[in-house]
Amino acid sequence: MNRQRTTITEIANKLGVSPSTVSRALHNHPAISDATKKAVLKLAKSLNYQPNLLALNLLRKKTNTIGVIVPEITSYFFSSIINGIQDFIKQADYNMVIGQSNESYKEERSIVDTFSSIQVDGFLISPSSSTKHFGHLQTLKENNIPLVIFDRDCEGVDVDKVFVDEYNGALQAVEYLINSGCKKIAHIAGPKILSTARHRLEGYKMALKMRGIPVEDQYIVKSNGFMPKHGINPTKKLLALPDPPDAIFAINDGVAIGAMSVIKAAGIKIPEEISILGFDDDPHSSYFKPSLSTVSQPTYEMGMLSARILMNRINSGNDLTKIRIESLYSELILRDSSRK
Amino acid sequence: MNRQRTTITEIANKLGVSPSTVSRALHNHPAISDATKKAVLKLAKSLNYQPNLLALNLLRKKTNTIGVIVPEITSYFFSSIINGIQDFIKQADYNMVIGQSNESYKEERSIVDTFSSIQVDGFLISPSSSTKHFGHLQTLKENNIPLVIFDRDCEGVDVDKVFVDEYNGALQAVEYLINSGCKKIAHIAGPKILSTARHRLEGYKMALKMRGIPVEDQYIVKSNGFMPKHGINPTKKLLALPDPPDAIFAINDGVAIGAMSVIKAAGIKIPEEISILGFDDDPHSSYFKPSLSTVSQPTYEMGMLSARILMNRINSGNDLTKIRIESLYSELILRDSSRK
DNA sequence: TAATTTTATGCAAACCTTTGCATAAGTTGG
DNA sequence: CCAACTTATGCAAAGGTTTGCATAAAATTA
Repeated sequence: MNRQRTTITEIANKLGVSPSTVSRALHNHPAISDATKKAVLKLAKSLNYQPNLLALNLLRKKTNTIGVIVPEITSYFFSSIINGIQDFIKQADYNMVIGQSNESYKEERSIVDTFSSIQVDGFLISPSSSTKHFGHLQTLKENNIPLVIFDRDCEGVDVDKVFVDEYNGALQAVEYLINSGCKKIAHIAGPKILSTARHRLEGYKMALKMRGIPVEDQYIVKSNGFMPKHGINPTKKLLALPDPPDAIFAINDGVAIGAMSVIKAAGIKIPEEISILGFDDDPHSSYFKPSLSTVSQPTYEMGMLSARILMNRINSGNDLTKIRIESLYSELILRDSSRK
Repeated sequence: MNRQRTTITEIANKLGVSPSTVSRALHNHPAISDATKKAVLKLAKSLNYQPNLLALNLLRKKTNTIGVIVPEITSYFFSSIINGIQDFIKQADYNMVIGQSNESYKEERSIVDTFSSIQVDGFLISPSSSTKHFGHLQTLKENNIPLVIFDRDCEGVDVDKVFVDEYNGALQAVEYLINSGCKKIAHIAGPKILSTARHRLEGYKMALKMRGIPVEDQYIVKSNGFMPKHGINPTKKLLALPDPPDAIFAINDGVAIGAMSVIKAAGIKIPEEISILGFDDDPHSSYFKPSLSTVSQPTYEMGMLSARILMNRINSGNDLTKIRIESLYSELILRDSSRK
């Protein structure tokens, strides 16, 4: 019952020719007679022949497949990066396999191993927030398997990297808050282990310093994630301060939305009493009431650029003396959750 | 410079044994002496040997990989289905490749071809909204490649299918609106070609009929997509009616959110003057003001179940006389956008 | 017509791994 | 000490495809 996939040998046997002839006919080799070519193409079509890439890839030692590893796939942030990657590699006839580390170092390691086994031609990795050791990435480098790290940095791993300049994004955002008259600006920070969270925090601090505003520990609280629910407790903590802030710069839009819900529930007016600023420009953010001011990151472009750099590596000698570190610009998007 | 991946033959040569011995040593075959086994394992580890699955898969005619095709990946709806799939197949040591059709029939076809070529063991497909011909799916069936269709139906393709009972979900939702006192209930419908949109529309109509409320064409308007922006125009159309509705049942949460923004901008009170009900229970929905009432779909479970059924097919004879059609329950989630 | 060139096809190796069968060496029992 | 058995290893085929080289047949030239 189990009908096998049609193979070249099968076509060859049915036509009484050799597999080589069939292969050449299918690839328009000049040394094949028109009659044979025609017969082969016809039979191939009627049997719905599809080349077995497993065999070809084994022969070529190349799979035209890249491995993409992200912390999670359900956020718009990462899924739109993936869109950028896909649109770039599609035109080069590449495929990708996607792995989710779920912010777990162990899973990340295991996905790297799996993808290595299926012989991907290269990796595009945004490391998990619990990844502190980079042995698995170093191994890729040692084995000369192209790797591009994006969005989140791994210091000490010398490979191509693509980031967004989040430091300046945060700096400009907080500067804007200061210019609009806010004096007590709080920050809901992300996990310190993430370079992105650190850079946003640094940008926040620098903006304050530049204006001579003291950086106060009470105004820096930590969130344990990036969803609205993770913004709840940090915000409650801020509101409970003897001198609560008049602006909150949140690590991302999800957390900002959680913050807004707490603030509105407390009967505090946004932005009159407290300005809110997010990060990432989630597509939902403009539909909240008030609509959320935020810093937009070029996610799609980051995916495109990372893929482009990886493909370059794959198609060149992978000369690791020339490492590219790219930084993309973010953009401040002003809506109604921040004062003018 | 290009260091090759370590192979079994390489290890064999370095140790002066045959590849077979190395293979057996690595797999703990009983007929290998402890000394050899130890030496092989040690060298394999130090060379960071990773089996070449390409070769193995070619031999086994099995890749332990399934192909998943969804219309898009950026929505929470599909990405959480993918999560369910991944969590199920992970424990069976399977991988997946993900393709996005972007609601394009042509892309869908091409992804099916690509995935067939890389010899996936089975398919999990939620067809694009422009897929009217199912030849590519029939071909899979004819070639005896296991296929499970989920979320969106393809009538006439007799394979395993997993859906959510959206008809009853919609029915209950609209019944609730009626019970809460709404008399003029509108529906922002999705593209008719989608079984899911049709079923929701039918559920809406049936609920009205069951209560003797006439189904009026003016209250059924069409949206061109599932994002907030796609809810704008349909809602404006409804508000411009001589007798505007007192409730809107939207095809999904995205559209409902767009609807809410139009209604609030018009100074109309939700839910006092107009109740709003969505579909899908997007994680953002509870954070809107008012929080959005909606119908929750068990997306993660749908992914899990689809994967489970597919794996069963793959690991059994794929007896197509026993087709499974599964239907999962949705759940009405009441929040503040609908009257009590 | 014989020699040469052109045209069309086949053979076999390679890619890497697993596994049934064969075989060599070593061990046991009579 | 030889037969029978055990233990450890090797050989070769298989999986599907491509491609350099060889070769057979056909066409051209002298």
